[in-house]
Amino acid sequence: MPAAQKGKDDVIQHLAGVFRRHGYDGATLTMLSDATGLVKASLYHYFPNGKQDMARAVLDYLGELSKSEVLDKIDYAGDPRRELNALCERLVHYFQQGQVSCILEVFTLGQAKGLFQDTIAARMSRIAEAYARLLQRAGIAESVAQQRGWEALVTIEGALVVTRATGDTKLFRNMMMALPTRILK
Amino acid sequence: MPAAQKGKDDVIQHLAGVFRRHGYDGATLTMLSDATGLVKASLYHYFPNGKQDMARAVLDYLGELSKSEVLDKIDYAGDPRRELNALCERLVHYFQQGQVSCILEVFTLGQAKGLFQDTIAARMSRIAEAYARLLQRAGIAESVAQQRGWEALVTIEGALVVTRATGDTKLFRNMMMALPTRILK
DNA sequence: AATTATATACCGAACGTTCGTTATAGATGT
DNA sequence: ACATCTATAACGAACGTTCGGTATATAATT
Repeated sequence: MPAAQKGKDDVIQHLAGVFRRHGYDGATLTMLSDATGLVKASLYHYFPNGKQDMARAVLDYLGELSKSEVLDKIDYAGDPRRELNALCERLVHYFQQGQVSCILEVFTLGQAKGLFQDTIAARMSRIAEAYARLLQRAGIAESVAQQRGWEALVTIEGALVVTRATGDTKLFRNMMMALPTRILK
Repeated sequence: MPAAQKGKDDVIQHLAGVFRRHGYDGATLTMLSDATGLVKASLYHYFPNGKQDMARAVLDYLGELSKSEVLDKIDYAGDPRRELNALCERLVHYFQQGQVSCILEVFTLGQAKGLFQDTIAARMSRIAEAYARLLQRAGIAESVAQQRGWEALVTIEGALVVTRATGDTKLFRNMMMALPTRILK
């Protein structure tokens, strides 16, 4: 075995911070190097295809994280209204009151769009479906539930954008807390 | 007089297209040159401070355009419900069914955030206020109307993000058409 | 148990390219 | 003549990337 590794997840977390604030094109190797404490050459040891690999790793990592921290915690057998509230509360925590951006949004600009658009569209569908499934369990018709699922996603993404623009984390909290009642009726 | 100017608004429109698709950091002088048909030296004739000036011009231009095409067309003396519908229809047209991004969103990432955040926050407030004013005229209490104004903005920005990610322009249309009834009750 | 080989972790220095920017000279129209 | 605009070419800096190398720790061989 080699010298103890720095922990790839640690590295990826720091990469994620840079990509989320600056986007794909705006994130430079120098920033990524500074954020991780690894010189550029070392980054290429972890990510042989460079910046593209790092972005992919961040996308996958945050996909897994949001899955385990948010989506997979949904109990579809439980009370739908309670689950919906819990889901939104977890989102507030996951997005740190709206202080961090959604990588799916950020990676739909510039070069990243061409690289990741399939992954991003698929992940968004999955989120909308999770909400829709919960709404159906609450007695809402399938077609309506599906539309409301997308509405929920729209609200999340929009709240993140507006919060990033204004710095008002209370807005994000309020918007997330109000989301369940809004899409339920 | 010199060779007839290309029409600065024409130039700015093409610049806007690049910035909206690639963001500030992702937009390169080469792209901006190709899009406008002006060589770099000519761009620096129109915009002495370079990229930053171009972005500022785009921000101002789209600010004026959205004002004249959307916000200033609101008739606060007319029927609030009708005005709300008309407002949302104009948004669908202004954003070309969601096929173009909101510059306010795009310029909150990377270098642009530091450059334009005050302008952006102020403009977002103005949009939220326009909705709030209309809702008050429809008989909704001020504090509720203000919150719903922000909710409208959140929906617009979110719908633009999700549409950009999925390519589904129908989603943007539907979301905008449903917006008035949603914030009215 | 000591030696050799191998694989991983990491880095310094440089690569060629493109970035945003600028200087200079030449068109072009009044 | 003059102001306006464009063409060419180059600038230093920063870009993403690559190469050659060291250090360390296990695995294999003796």
